[in-house]
Order: sequence, then structure tokens, then C-alpha cells
Amino acid sequence: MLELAILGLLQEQELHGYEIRRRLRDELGLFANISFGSLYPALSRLETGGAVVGTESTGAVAVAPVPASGSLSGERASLRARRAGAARGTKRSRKVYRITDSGRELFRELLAADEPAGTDDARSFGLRLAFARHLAPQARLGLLERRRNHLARRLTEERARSAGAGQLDDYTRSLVEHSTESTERDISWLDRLIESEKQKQTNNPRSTDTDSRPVGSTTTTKGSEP
Amino acid sequence: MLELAILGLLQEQELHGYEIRRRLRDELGLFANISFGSLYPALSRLETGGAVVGTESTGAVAVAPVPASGSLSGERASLRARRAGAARGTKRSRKVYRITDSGRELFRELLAADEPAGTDDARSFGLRLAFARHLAPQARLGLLERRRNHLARRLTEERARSAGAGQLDDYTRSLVEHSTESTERDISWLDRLIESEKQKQTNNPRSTDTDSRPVGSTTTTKGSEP
DNA sequence: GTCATCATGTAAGCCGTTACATGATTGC
DNA sequence: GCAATCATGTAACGGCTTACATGATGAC
Repeated sequence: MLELAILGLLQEQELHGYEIRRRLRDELGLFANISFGSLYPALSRLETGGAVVGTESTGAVAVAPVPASGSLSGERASLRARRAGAARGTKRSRKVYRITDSGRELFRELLAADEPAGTDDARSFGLRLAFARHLAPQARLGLLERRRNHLARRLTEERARSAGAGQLDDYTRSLVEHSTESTERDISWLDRLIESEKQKQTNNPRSTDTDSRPVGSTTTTKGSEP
Repeated sequence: MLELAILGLLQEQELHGYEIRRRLRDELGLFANISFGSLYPALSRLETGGAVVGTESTGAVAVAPVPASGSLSGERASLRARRAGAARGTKRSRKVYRITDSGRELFRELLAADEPAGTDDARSFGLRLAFARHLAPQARLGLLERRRNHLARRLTEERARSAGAGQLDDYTRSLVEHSTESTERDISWLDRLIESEKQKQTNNPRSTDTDSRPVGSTTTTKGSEP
């Protein structure tokens, strides 16, 4: 799952490990505080597998596309470090990773696939949604609908629990009820997303996507060539 | 964490592995489908550690405290198996576990402690809340307040993200916004719980608890949690 | 000169998963 | 007789964590 996140960030530009972590934390919010003990090995695996190439770099590196004028968000610590301007290039040793063609392919596969459970449901979905712009419209819709259905099944279970919850104590009951409500809200959020997605597709039957070459042929698995 | 859940269930009555799993799934909802590959080793560990004793049993076992008349919830498969009456005693081989004194002590420790992170936040809190009746009133309040504070910090982060989310794409933005709203709702849910908890304690300064010997002398455990 | 931040990695461990292996009992 | 459910376990692996080890740079 972490691999997917990394490849997703590297779609747009090359980055080094430390910066990848920063973006995962500050921009996505997923992998709130991914540990280096997890991140660096993941990068190594990806490099070994040929999905990315890392180059030892001491030069200036592309910087976050901040509007350069109004830095209103947090990161007070970083402000000083960045005031120099476009590049914060120091001669510190870093390893900058760039995604390869085979890496882009892997990204598509990971993004389209249902991750082998055991992984956190919500996080996995959130990650895919964050990169949904790289999916073809109908695959995007599929992602949303699968999630919706999953939550609908969960809701059924939760309601059954509520029904037989006569002898549950106050705390457990409150917990169960709150879970149910959360699931309901998640479902209606998804319903709104699905609705707006369908609208988009009818208004603009082709190329609604941001990506140059989106992916995902969930319905008629055919064109995913190398 | 699973150990805590097991010990919690064994507080009330002795149970065998298969039944523990059923209750975790059908009653608590946490550990939705805990695998046997996880459950049985956990029971073994607990037995080795002296927290529970398991006895190979072929006789009748105490059954879920169902009102015996109106079985309205799911479990259609189990209905037939139980129609016999009070006991579904078969001669099947099972190992029934009973909690020991040292097990009860362990339960208290686990329930009071902040679990070493890496474990799922929400699940861990949910589990503790489900067994909150075994906590002393002030420890219960502490649990709720720590959770509230934790979520409040998260909300701050999320709002910062939203603020700097000008250049995020629609999907990511929707995700971030929905997360923020969810956190807000979680916080006000906790506020209600905290409120009602305080009320209880002023109305009934002593022995609000269900448990015979509740636990937790964590009076001034404010700003911990890394 | 010392502290915070930037930067990369390794090793050990935790807590769960699936897959595999085995067998008794009940319902139809 | 055969499938579903009940019942217990082992082995291998997945994906993350903390703790440890190392070092450069910049701010005060």
C-alpha cells in the first residue's frame, strides 16, 4: 500500500525519501506519520524491482508548488528554510527517486486492484481516491461503487447488532450507535461523489480525466497493454 | 489488543475459542472477523502466562444470555442449533477457558494502559470503551478525555491541510473535507459522553460502576500521548 | 557549541493475515 | 452420503512500528 502512495507522489515529480514522507503527512494526511523504517525499505524494494531509479544527488531539487507568496498554512519551521526562493538546494546528501515506465505500469496495477485484505480498509480506499484522477472515468466510478457497497454491507451488520443490543451496556451501545451513524454518513458522502461522477460522465462522455493516459478497464478487461 | 478483548469477554463467563470469535463479531463488531490463526495462539499465550486456564470439555456450556423468547437478531444458522433450550451441549471436543485472578489483573493493566502505538487508534479506543464499565469512574473519564484531546489535535492538522489545499484536486479535497467532518462529529460525540459521565459522577459520587472492583487511579493523566 | 531539522538506513518485534491440516456433528 | 457448521490448531508471510546507528547543515 505504501508502494502505491510513493508511486503516486512520484507521478508528478521526482522526490527523495524525506520529502515523500513530508508530503504524505502534510498533504495527504494518510500515513499520518509513516516511519522511516518503513519508507526507506519500500523505496529500496521499488528500486530493486525497477519501478523507480534513485540518483545520489547533492544539487537543488524541485520544490513544492507553493504559490510563493501567501504561505498561510502551518510548517513554521520550514518557512525559514525556504525563504531563499525557488530552490532550497543544499549540498546535503540525498537520494532522489524518479519513476520509470515500468513503475507507472505498476502504479496502475496497484491502483486498479483490490488490495489483499488485512490492510486497513478506509486507508486503502482513501489512498486510491486521492489518486483517482489517474483512473479512467468508469474505473473511478467502480472504485466509488465498490466502496459504497462494502459500507452498505457493513451497515446491515451494524444494524443487526443494534437490534440485538438490548442487553448491551451504555458504553457499548453508544459505540455501536455512533459507528452506525458514521457508516451512514460515509455512505451518503459516497452517494454524492457517485452522483457528481455520473454527471461528469454524461456531460463529458470522453476525457474527463486530468491524466494524459488514464487507466482501468474494470468492465471489459481488454486494453491494458504494456 | 486481542488479549484485552479476550480477557474482557471472559470476565463474565467462561468460553471456548470459537464462541469468543462469534461474540467479537456479532456483539462487539470490533475485530469484525478475527482469524483463528490469530485467536488460538493468543489463547495459548494467555494460558501459558497463567491469565486463563483451559479445560478440555465435552459437556454442556453456558449459553449466551439471550432472553430465551424473542430472538429477533440475525444468526439464522444458529437458531436451529439452539432451539433445544438452555444448553446446546454436544460431545464435541472444545477447550473452555476461564479467567484467573492474575488474568483479571492483567485485564486491568491492559485496559488502563495506553497501548503502544502501531495498533489502530480507533479500534483500540473502541475496545476500551466497550469494557469501560470495568473502569473506575475517573479512569473512564480519563479515557474519554484522552481520546477527545487526541482527536482535537488531529482536527487541527486536518484544518491546516484544508487551508493549504488550494491546489489539491477535487477527489483529494473531498476526502480531506470529509475526514475533517468525521473528526468533528467524533469529537462532539465524545463531548456528549464526557458530559453524561460527569453528570453521573456528580449525582452519584461513589460506585457508579457495574464492576465489583473497578480500576484506574489515573487522576492527573493529562498531556501524555506522543 | 549545542540544538533542531534534514537525511538515510538497519534490526528486531508486534499484531494481524491467509493458507494449510484435521476432524467431529448435524441436517437433509 | 454429503455439505455446512463447529472446533482447534500450525506455518508462512505482510505491513507496519520502535529502537538503534550515523552524519551533515543551519540557527542562535
